[in-house]
Amino acid sequence: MAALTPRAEQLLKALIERYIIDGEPVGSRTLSRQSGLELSPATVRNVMADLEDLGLIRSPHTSAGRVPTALGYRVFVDTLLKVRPLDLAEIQRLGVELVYEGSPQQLLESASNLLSQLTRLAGIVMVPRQRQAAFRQIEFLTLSHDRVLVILITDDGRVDNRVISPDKRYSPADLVEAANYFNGAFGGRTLEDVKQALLAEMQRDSDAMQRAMSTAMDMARRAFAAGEDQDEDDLVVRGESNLLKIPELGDIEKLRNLFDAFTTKRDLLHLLDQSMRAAGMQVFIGGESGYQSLEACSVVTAPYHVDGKLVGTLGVVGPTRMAYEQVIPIVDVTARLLGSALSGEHRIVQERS
Amino acid sequence: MAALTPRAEQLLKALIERYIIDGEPVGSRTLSRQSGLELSPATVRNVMADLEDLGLIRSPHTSAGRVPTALGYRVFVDTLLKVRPLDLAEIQRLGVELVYEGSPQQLLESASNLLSQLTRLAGIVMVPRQRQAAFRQIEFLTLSHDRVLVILITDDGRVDNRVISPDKRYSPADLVEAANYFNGAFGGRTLEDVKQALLAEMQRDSDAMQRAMSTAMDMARRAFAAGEDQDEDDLVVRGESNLLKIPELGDIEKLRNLFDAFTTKRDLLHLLDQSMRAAGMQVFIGGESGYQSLEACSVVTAPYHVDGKLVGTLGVVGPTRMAYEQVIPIVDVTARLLGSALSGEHRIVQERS
DNA sequence: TATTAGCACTCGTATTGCGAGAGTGCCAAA
DNA sequence: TTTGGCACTCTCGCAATACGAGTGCTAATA
Repeated sequence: MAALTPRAEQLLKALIERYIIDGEPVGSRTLSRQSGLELSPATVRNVMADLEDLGLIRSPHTSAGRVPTALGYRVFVDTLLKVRPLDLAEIQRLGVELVYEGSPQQLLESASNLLSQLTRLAGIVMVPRQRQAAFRQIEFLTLSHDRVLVILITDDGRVDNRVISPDKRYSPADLVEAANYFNGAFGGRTLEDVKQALLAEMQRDSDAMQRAMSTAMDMARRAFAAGEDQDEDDLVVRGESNLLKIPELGDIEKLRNLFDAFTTKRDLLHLLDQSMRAAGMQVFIGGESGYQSLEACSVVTAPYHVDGKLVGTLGVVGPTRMAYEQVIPIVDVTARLLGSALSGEHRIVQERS
Repeated sequence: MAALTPRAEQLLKALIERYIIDGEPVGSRTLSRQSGLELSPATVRNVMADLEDLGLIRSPHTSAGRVPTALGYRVFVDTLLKVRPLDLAEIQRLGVELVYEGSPQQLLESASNLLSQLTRLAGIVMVPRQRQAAFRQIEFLTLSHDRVLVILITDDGRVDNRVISPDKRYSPADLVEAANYFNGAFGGRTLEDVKQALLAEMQRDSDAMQRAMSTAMDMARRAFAAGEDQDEDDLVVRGESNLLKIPELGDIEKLRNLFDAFTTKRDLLHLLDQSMRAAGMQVFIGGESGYQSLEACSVVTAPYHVDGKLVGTLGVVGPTRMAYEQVIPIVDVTARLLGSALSGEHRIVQERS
């Protein structure tokens, strides 16, 4: 009942490692042979009974071996697991997979792909949350008589484009003028700032809308409003299909929930959001995350930084029974590489050596 | 052996309809009761034997009923099926789901979502191929000392952004000048044109690169080159998870191939490309499409038009045993609605009434 | 000649029973 | 505290069986 003896710990470790390898309940005989300890199966059985009392392992049925519980994995990951960081050559090899070519979005996709290929699980990458990103430039382009394309560019290279439908008709000249004014007035300030300024402007006086610059204000207000609800694409998921061949997830119903979560993205985003606050690698095991759809899964996450600032997290989703020992360093390194690529510097290898 | 008698046709139709409903082999007794014809099971059996000889149906084993073959479905879809177009109210109801708000990309996603929700299958929407789209504007923005963000805007409202790494360093002023020159020189011409012009320019004389405008040329050349290999995002797939609960696709291996096809997108794009040439609705049944991964599936496609010009196709992917009668009109209408939304006109309802 | 009833036959599915194997828990001995 | 021994439990796989659905064929019928 009390704390784990070192011997019990070692056996738990051996059991979980074994179980992770071949996914079958581990019996006392197997364990006694490869635990490294010189113990008879009978002794191992006694210890296993203790571990079961502690809620760390359980038996699927009477005459099967034991399998780890979520709590067991927790202890394993937190205190028993020694992750060996990848060596330099390895990191460099991965580095070339993540070069900044093409659009920023493509880079995120590469990262997600990389995660999924290396771990053979599903990779998830959150789109950078740069609330403090500086506004750089806005462009208005007439698409048709009642639709205007707005292109919003931030300092970090992100480009948002939206179509809005203003009530009034504006001439192209109006729009150019509006853009110029707006770029001059707000260039360099953070998006948050700009939003606040727009809000203040709106509340000041509706008559003010009649002034010369009202076009700019009207357009900008609409453009920023249109951007509010774009959580949709804040997450890049790749390699979902890897999860199909995992025996634990053979239950179609579970798989469906999981895939729905990948499409909806809401739950996963919450989880990543949450793990961003924790600032550091995190492992959510089984139902710990609190999301129904992730019941049978574990999620390993790591935050990534751009120019020293925390901007997002990435990770992988897989079955509870995954090779944490390998997955954790991979997620870790990918986060560093992505941050590095987004920062435009390629110094990561030197930094860590 | 000869052509189908009307009676045989009717029985085939009844059999397939029945099979589509509950997915189980249909026996002679069942069929004799609900074919509408007053025939004894024995007679039905005779006809079924004929149909089997013709390769339209087959029995999974001796003592099961019959199921349609791919060829059977083909005949069914081509000559027996009467699709009832959706009524106006229905169309209008769908119309509001596809309003052009937010980015063009979001509109395509809505369409794909709509398809998948209405059919409970996977929706696929090809990104418009507007080779003849006119070049409108290009912008160069410095991201860091060696990376430049290029934003390319076409007349139809598409915005491409890419990051390139030029060999030389250009000052921001250089880049502004380059963009201005380029916009002036090429604005309004089609992308194809612009590409050709760039190619010609390059081949003319390398010394020309030293002229005043070489910056523009260098940048543009790189930008267009970077855009070459972006097939990746030419397809929007939604609702894949609907396919998980379909019993025919219970085979994990098949599912995996299918989901890989959704991620790779290459095969599906080829198929849609192909169906674009045919100009009209198309149904690919089972292996007809020629792609291994779609072996167990059917694909229903319809082209869509923007301002009268054919620019892409969309459709759904589902099991061979799908409710064609309902799926076909849904795909049809969605294609019209998407085209209409992209064209910026909302006249579709009137047009078809 | 086309249709139908009857019947023997085939084949997949579900059920049952049984034995083998794996693993446990507990007790008594070391 | 550890270990060997032993009875017990439970799953899994296999074979045997019965059942039911559906067919194909033949002969009778309209």
